[in-house]
Amino acid sequence: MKWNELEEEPCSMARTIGVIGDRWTLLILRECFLRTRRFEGFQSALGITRHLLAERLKKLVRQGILRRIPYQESPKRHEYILTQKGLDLYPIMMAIVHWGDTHMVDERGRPLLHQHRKCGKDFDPVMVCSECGEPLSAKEVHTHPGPGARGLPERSAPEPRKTKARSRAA
Amino acid sequence: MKWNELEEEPCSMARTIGVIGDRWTLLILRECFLRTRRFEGFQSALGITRHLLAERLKKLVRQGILRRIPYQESPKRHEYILTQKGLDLYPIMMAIVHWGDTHMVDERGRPLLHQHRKCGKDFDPVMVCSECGEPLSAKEVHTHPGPGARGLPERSAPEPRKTKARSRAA
DNA sequence: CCTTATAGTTCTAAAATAGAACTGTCAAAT
DNA sequence: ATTTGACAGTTCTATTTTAGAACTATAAGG
Repeated sequence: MKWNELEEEPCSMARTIGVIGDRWTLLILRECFLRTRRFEGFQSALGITRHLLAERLKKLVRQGILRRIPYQESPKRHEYILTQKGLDLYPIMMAIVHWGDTHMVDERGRPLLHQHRKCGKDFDPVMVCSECGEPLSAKEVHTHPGPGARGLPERSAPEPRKTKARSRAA
Repeated sequence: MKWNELEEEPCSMARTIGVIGDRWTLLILRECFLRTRRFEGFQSALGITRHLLAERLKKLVRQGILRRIPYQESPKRHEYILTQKGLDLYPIMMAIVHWGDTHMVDERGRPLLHQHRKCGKDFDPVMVCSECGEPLSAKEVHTHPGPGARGLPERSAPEPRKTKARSRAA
């Protein structure tokens, strides 16, 4: 598969993965949310090769996730800052961090804590239903085709295990 | 960088990215949440090469995200199903889908809708603070080192722009 | 015996990445 | 006036990953 085809698939997840779904891009975005703005800043924080960094930044700008803004003339210099589209990636970042905090920490505990300015407390992110406010889990959600579904197979139901009655009782 | 080093970095996001942060793995996990369980199912749904699929599945099993369970003897056959650790990835998946629904759909609209069984309505996922229940946005969150931070630079504050008073007024 | 279904493994060519060096512009220091 | 250093890239080759296709193995069914 050519990865740029992903962006045209009739699946919001595939499209999103086509844009931000590789290791370096995700790490670059982490840096953005930690307030890194400049080429050298990204490079030294991540150890990414300069070549790839330049390419990834270009792509993120093309996608409207970062904006390239001049911060000085003479040697023209720019910094990369998140657009609203980019800021909207925050729930993805938080979800990733939270899963890591839950399943990937060593004995020492979490490397980073998050404090909510509004209420002043260290918090965990919780994903809830926009309609009823209840926390969400995979099993309580049923997916069905929307207006943009073209030829998407109805896959919501757990395909009743078509083992063709073959073995099963072997 | 060797990508398996990622899993040891003192950053929950880097560790998580080391496990699930590549295109194929994310797409495989999408399939898992859509109830795909078998090798051929993944392969035909995704068009991934059999070689890579075998490798990624092995890695996901090693990481405890999928469990490999026999569903018939004789020709031994297994299916891959999400563990609790895997199910816990749901908020990440939903956050990715939701961003795509918001920023990557064409005129036709969303390919897939999500219905919350509890309340019966089609919903969007919303990320809220576990402490006060308010929706979260990047700007309202302050990060600070936790117990597992080793040598992590304090990076919460937006480094006051050390342009060394150089040009600025050029 | 031949075909099909399933779940892989193996092979080579093509693409992506790593790692290091190089370019160009300007500011500040010598 | 020349050198040094910061910044933001670009270019190059060697290595690693991935794609694409073919091959293996087991057993069921006709």
